[in-house]
Amino acid sequence: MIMQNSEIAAQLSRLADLLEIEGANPFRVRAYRNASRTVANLPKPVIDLVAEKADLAELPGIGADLADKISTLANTGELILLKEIEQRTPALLSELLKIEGLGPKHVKVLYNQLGIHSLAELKRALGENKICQLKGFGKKTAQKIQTGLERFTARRRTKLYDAIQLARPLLAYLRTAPGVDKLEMAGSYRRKKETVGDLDILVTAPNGKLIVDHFIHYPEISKILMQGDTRCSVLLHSQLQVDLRVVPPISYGAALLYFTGSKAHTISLRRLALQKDLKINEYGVFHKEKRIAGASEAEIYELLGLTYIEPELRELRGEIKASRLKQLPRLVVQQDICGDLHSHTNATDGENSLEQMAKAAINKGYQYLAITDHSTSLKIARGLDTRRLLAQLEEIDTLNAQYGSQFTLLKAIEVDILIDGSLDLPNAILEKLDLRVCAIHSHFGLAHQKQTERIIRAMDNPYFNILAHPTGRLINKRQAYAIDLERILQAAKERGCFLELNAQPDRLDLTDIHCRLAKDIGVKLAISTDAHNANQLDYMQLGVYQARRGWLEAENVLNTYNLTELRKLLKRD
DNA sequence: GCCGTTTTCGGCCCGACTGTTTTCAGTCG
Repeated sequence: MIMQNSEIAAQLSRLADLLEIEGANPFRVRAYRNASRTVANLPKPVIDLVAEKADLAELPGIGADLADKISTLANTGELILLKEIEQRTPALLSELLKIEGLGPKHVKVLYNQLGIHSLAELKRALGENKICQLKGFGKKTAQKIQTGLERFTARRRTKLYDAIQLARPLLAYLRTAPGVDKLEMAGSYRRKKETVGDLDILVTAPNGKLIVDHFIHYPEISKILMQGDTRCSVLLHSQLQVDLRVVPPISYGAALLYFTGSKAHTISLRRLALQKDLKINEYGVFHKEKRIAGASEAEIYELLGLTYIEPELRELRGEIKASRLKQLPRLVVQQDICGDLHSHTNATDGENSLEQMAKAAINKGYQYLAITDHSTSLKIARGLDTRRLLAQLEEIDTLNAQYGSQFTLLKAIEVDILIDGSLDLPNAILEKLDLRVCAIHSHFGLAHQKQTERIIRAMDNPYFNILAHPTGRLINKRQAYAIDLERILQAAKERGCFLELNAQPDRLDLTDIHCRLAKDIGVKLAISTDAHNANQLDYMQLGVYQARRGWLEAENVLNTYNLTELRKLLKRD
């Protein structure tokens, strides 16, 4: 049985969990965890790499042994070592490790003393008061496990956009705490990851206790999880956890670096420091006992012989090496964006008129906005047929005549890709448009190869320009449909087509890894908001964040080009 | 289990907080 990368990563992670519970060498455990992360971050299926005879041992943190295990998993879906361990240690124990406050040592005791090897049994044991009687556990620990268990069942990562909405008022509140100097979001929020597990807030102030005391009175807090003089963790009513840390101003850079992560990135930096006989912690960089840096991130990177690495890149995906070689990308920024290539009006399922959408785009300083209402077959959105589309085109002409050369509404459509790969409107009308955004809105369940070929067949149509929301995934709601994205990117490159990076908060489709794959293959992406009202044009920022995580530079993004250049790029020969 | 501009063996990031302890192990980030 062939195994997908995500499944291979899950198996390796479970192996690490079970080894850890058994008390194996912690560095061996870490090796499996690192390998799991590396596989999960691969842009291509392992099985393809194996077929190409690529040497997996060249991947960072993967040696001969793990390379062999990974390719075995990819090919057979099974691993002898894992089977052996599971005979001694039930596989479900790795589930218990996911509960906050419950680590490998305690899981081992629970299993050995009480025979607990599932969440259900844990719950029962808690109810029967058995856990607090174990040696080394006590009442508080049992309570902590109870809370962790309750949170585990309700837990979900928070979408970045939602996290931003929750963070804003909290930051404004904290700003008023006594003695606050600098105040910054850290963690995956600062790295602009598409979802965040919690909020990490870094504050510099002379007296941490005063900040913590102020923090815990924030009205949205439902529970204080932990409280010290320099750290504090709470749960908001929204169930989002917030971790606050306070350090002295002189440690700002070191603390920001550390709390921003990712964990793998900071560990690599610390190892680099050790090679230079330096020690990095969240308070600074030290040579022996002497602090030699720490006030800014930039000076720490410089000390390590690195150029500054943007937070979005800190995922240990080659950024440290690229930094050393001075080959980091110059990441795209919001100011590079010249327009939006995917938007809707109240002609279909949007909320605002053509004119209102245009006005909002002009206010953002855009040169162009593509109006891409839905096509006929999307009945639920009152999709446009040829007649209604023609009427819209006339309306656009009238408006464009008013705007002059500073701004242009582009005549466009979000046309459905039908099940056979044909487009939902006749070429006779598609040819009258400035561009065509093509999308799948039906038959999500087609098999891998069929779905891929459906899209590539659509690209064969000379009026195909941009593949909208290419994988169809909805964060926390719907899996991506089964496609071979690398093949699709190759096909797009050969045909002069583009893919979209849809910036809707619950789409962010493509992922960061796929953005980077597109860049590597040489396909430009359109960062598009798919706005259904004028306010949603602001989602562009989310798309830019995601693009930056995918190492994209302005030249890799279709809508950073001015109107003349854009028209040239859209022309297919 | 990985890795090497001192190393193919002996290292592997580092500190805060908590609870159950009488000095520290476990967990987290």
